[in-house]
Amino acid sequence: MARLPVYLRILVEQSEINVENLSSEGLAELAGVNAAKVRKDLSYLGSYGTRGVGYEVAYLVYQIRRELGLTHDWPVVIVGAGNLGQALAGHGGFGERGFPVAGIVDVEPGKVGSVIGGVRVRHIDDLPKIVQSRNISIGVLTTTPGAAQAAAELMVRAGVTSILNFVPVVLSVPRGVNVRKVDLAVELQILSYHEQRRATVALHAVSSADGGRGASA
Amino acid sequence: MARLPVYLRILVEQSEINVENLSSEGLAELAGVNAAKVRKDLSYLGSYGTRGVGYEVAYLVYQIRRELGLTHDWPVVIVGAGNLGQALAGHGGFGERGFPVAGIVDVEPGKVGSVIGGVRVRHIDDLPKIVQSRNISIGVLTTTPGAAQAAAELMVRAGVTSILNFVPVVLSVPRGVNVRKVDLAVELQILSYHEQRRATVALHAVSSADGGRGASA
DNA sequence: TCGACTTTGTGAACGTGTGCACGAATGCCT
DNA sequence: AGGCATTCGTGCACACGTTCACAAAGTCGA
Repeated sequence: MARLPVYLRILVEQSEINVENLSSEGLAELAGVNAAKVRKDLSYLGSYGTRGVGYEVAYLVYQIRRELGLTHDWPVVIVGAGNLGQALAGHGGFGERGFPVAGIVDVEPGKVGSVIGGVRVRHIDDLPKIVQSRNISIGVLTTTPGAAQAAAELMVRAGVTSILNFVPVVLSVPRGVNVRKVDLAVELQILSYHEQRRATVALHAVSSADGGRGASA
Repeated sequence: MARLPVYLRILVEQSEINVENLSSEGLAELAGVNAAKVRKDLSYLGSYGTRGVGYEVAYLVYQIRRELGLTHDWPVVIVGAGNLGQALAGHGGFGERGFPVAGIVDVEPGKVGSVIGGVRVRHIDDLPKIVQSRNISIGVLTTTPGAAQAAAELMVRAGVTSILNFVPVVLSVPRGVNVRKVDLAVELQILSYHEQRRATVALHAVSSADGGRGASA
């Protein structure tokens, strides 16, 4: 379930302010979802809460971490040292959350060698070496659209089995390779859709504001 | 529908290589979805294809743009000039797709004044002025987690009605304000979940690899 | 003009996810 | 020890999105 990471973050935050027990309702409020949904989600991973009390935060954190495979770090490699790739590498939040940036690669020779967030940019030819030496299975794709498919294939051939794709392109990958897509333009377009609808609805409201005397079709 | 932006991008690409007509099946293949889904989605916006031929690409682009409210630009303001905010501002892809960065703001006086992607960073106190002068309704939130909720409230008070939130925090906003959340850590955790499951399944496969002589429960 | 072929648009079945409502279990207070 | 309040776990109904299958509608060639 895609909500487990959200629960996890909230539970860690709560545990940091010394909250020992939390009810499904409390967690639901903090996560902005339905309480029954929280219970279903948590029961799915077999985790036990205590009736009348709630869930023991520390234990639940452990269980969710275990379910998500966060008991150990997952080093990632960033492919594409453009604007976004550099920002992600320098972001630092990845390492804190268990996804240290083990390498950044690019085709552009001009970018190779510079250091971002403590990691040196290397040439994409070194990708197999990087992936294998640190046993990396997750790659972050931040190339240009034109280079994305080829880069993805290189990643897969190097041994990457999960790709976080920031490039607005539909990747074609072998069966068994996980791809998750983050498309910023799509998100903005969805927002603009809502804004546009809001404007349209407002317009209709105005045209209907005739004091109730008008006849409507 | 969240798929319309994807269709739109593909259709624009096809139109650029002079494809005039495209069947639902062709579009489905390019978008990586089911053909029937494409037809339902397109019929939803009342757009007409031609039976026996397919959809006229140019007309469909126009219709989807219209539905998504992309007939004009939507200037956006970026709140938080940290690593990610700077990258998004410098990315350039926003402006191309109809979302020019009209402003970047931050609380940090040290960041105010520098120019990123052709836009000068201004202090967050100027937010209302920026929003109102360019009639902005979409804001991008890239602050630290601690500052996010307060920043969101400032945005809403300044007149922003849609927020693209990159901060791993559940925002509480007034009814009527649209929020879309992009959480990179969550995406990575979902990938690690699949990786972890893959490892578990492989383990089971090994323990079951007894040449079929074993008894299974 | 007619018939064969292609493709859309949509009704209907299906699967999945959501939310309610309630029994069961636990803790706490007397 | 017993009753009461609280909260979990889950069966059930419902709503939504997905997919199939097919009739309607159009094109193209003879």
